[in-house]
Parts: sequence; C-alpha cells; structure tokens
Amino acid sequence: MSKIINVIKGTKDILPQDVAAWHRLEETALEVFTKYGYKEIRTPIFEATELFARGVGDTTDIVNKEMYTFEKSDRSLTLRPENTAGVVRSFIENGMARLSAPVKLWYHGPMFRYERPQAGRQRQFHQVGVEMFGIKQPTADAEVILLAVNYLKALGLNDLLVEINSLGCPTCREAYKKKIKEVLKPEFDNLCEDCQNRYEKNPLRLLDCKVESCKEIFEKPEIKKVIQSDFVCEECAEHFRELKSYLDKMGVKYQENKLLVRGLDYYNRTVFEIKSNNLGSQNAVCGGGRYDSLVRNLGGDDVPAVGWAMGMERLNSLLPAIDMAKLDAYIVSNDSTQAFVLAEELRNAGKIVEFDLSNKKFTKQLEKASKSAKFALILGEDEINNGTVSVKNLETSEQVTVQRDKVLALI
RNA sequence: GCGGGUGUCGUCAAGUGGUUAAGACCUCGGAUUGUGGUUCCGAUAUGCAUGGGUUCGAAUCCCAUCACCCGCCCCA
Repeated sequence: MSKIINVIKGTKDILPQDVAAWHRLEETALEVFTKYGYKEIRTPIFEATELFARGVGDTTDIVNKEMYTFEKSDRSLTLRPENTAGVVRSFIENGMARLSAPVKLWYHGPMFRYERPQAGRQRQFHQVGVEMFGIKQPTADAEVILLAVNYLKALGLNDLLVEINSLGCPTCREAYKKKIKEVLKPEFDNLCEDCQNRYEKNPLRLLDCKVESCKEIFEKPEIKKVIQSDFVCEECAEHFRELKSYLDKMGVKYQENKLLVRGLDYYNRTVFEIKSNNLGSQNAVCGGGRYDSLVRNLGGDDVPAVGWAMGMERLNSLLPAIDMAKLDAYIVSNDSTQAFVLAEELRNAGKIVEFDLSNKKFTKQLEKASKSAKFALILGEDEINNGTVSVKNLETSEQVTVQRDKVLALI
C-alpha cells in the first residue's frame, strides 16, 4: 500500500452519520428566515483579495494574517474568510440598491481562515448568516437580533446570552478614541505588546484585551471612567435606546457590554454577540452588527446595512446528535430480479428500501435487515410462486404473509 | 506567532526493557441450505506515528521529525 493522504490540518470530513445535523441547521434556517422575508444567496467561495482588504479592513487579524491567498493569471485571489464582503459585492454588482428596500439576504457555506485549530475553531468552517440592506432605523437592528434569537430557539437553544453595545458613528467614535488614547498615554509602556500596536491602529480594540495586566489598567478609576463614559452622540444614543426598547417589547433578554467591540473594522452603532457557556474558550455562537459605510466603501451607493453570522460547527456542538435514519424495509431474497422489482416499486412510493446485492445466505440477509431496517420483506420461492411477500416487523418479530400489492400499506 | 499534551488494529484500549503485542467493539466467516436482533466458535497488527540511537534484547529508555488535540491570541 502506498502512503495515505490525510485531510488538511484544520479541516474536517462531514461524515454520513453527521450530515443529518447539518441538514437540521440548513432546513431550520430556510424555514425561519423565509418567514421574515429573507432570500437565500450563494456567492463564490473565492473573491478578489482586494475585496476583503477593503471590506473586512486591513487592520484586522483576519486580513493581516489569516487569509488563504493565491495568485492565478496575475490576479490575487482569496478564499473567503467571511461572507459579508462577498454579499455586499454581489449586492452592488447586481444593482440591488435599486430594489425596494429592505433587501434581506441569507447564506450558509464554508469559510476559510488560517488560524491555529482548537476546540470550536477550524481552518475551514461553516457559517450561516443574514444581511439586511437599506434600513437605517433601529427596527432593522432589532429584527436581525430577533431573527437570530428565534433561529436559535427553533433549534432548541433557549438559554444563550445576548450581548449588545453601540460603537457610535464615525464622528463620535473618533472623539472617544482620542479620549481613550489620552487617558492611556501614561500607561502605554505597561500595556501588552498587542495593545501597544492597537493603540495607534484601532484603540477601540484595546478594550477587549484578555491580558490580566491590561485588564487591571482598564480597571483603574480614572481610566474606567473614560471607558465607561457615554461617548456616543445624541443621535446614536437615541438609535441605541430605540433598539433596546424593541428588544424589551419582543421579550429578547440581553446584556449591555461596553467592552464588546468586535474584530471587524466595518461596524458602526449596533454590535452584538450571542454566547454560550458550553463551548470552551471559543464561546461566541453569533456575532454581528450594523455596517452603514461598507456598501459605499466597496464602491456602491450610500446604503445602510446590518447583519450577523453564526458558526455552524459551534451550533452543532451545542445540539444533540441525530441518529441516522433506518431503512423502511430490507428485502430478503435470493432472486435478485424479483428483489429489484419490489424495491423499485416501494422506492417509487417514497420508501427507503435496500436489498442484498451479493447473494448472501438467507440468515446473513436477515441479520443485515435487523441491523438496518424496520421491516424485513421476505421474498423467497414460496412467496414468488404465490405472488406474496412475508412482512416481518423486526422490532416485534411479528410476521404476516400478504399479497404483493398490500405490502406498501404495512410498512 | 507563543505555551502545554498525546500518538499501540477501522474504533476504544492493556502493556512502563525479556520469548508468539491482552481485551472489547465493529467487520467477515461458521454453528444454522427459509427466520435476525441473544448465544457459541473462528478470522483479522511480522508490528506499536516516522527516522535514528542506547542495549544481548525496545511499544517501553534517549534524540530528532511529523501528525493530532488543548490553551493564549483572534473570532463564528
């Protein structure tokens, strides 16, 4: 035997016994999202590298060190690390800004990030997500959050923690960034290396640093005061208040988290995450927010938007496994032709049916039937001569012999 | 990029220097040429991630490499 070839690190086969769980996620998504008027969209899994550099943001870790990028015909292409940029690209390219707003889209599929794999984190992973275009009012933010919560509920996940925050608009956020930099300046040398880098590039990202020494610095009263100050302008504050009021009325439980920043550059105003305590350290199931300037930044009109994505592997790890479906019937016969004919009749009537293709002994066939099917349909010499079938219920062991055309009614 | 851990059959595993590498499950065959799921018997690793080394002798000790897992970071 020659050397076997393994799956690539950070990728996984989804095996037959796991597929039912994935269908559950996809079918529930279709069902729930359709009720809210969302239409599915499927975009390519690779795009121009520039789309992600401009879309996701070139200060993000995703763009800086996690993209699978390759050259082909002098073009730089990248396997999508997330799908918002791709959907926005398609929105612009297909003139969807001219459709009657809102334009509501959903998607699911594989994403690729070159990260160190660990629990809840793969290099090829799958996301399901929604994007809503054209509505600047907080009704849109409320609807997508409600949609996320109801999707999780439909899957049977009720007790997850919803966290929300407002990042303000570019104007008020600039002022806030400036204040944070000012108050942290004396502590600059005490910050961790990463935070020192973030200090210039994206000071907001300092706030969710996990390093203890940094957390301590942020706990200092004079610094905490600035961090927790309500920096958002009145317009943004009103937007956020309205959102919370909708969530309250819809019975969505949430916590405000001032430190919730999110790692992608395109967000403004509303950001949110949904977390679970049962996922180990990669505890976010859902992340999203509002991105009012992304469409314009990618060359489209000034169209506000809001959306989120969920990690499907993480969802599955929170949900109970699904057993593989049993066959409705397994035909036990040594007459392959007769078995073929009966199997096809039943399959055409919608039943899941198999029979032995290798002419095994009767007992072996029955053994196989008992392991894989609800009923054994015995089609031996006697039955064939009489135009009958013996139908054996493999759970109760009850067996009856009936005319062939009565079989369907019994299984 | 930085830490920690683990690699023995398809799967789970015993074995911690001494002859032929336990056992269980799965799979396959037989007991049983038309009655299974219970039972009984049998088959299945010339090899212990890979490559070196130490030794009379290595799955076991040493070194290197590889793979996977977990944590940090980041994110879904």
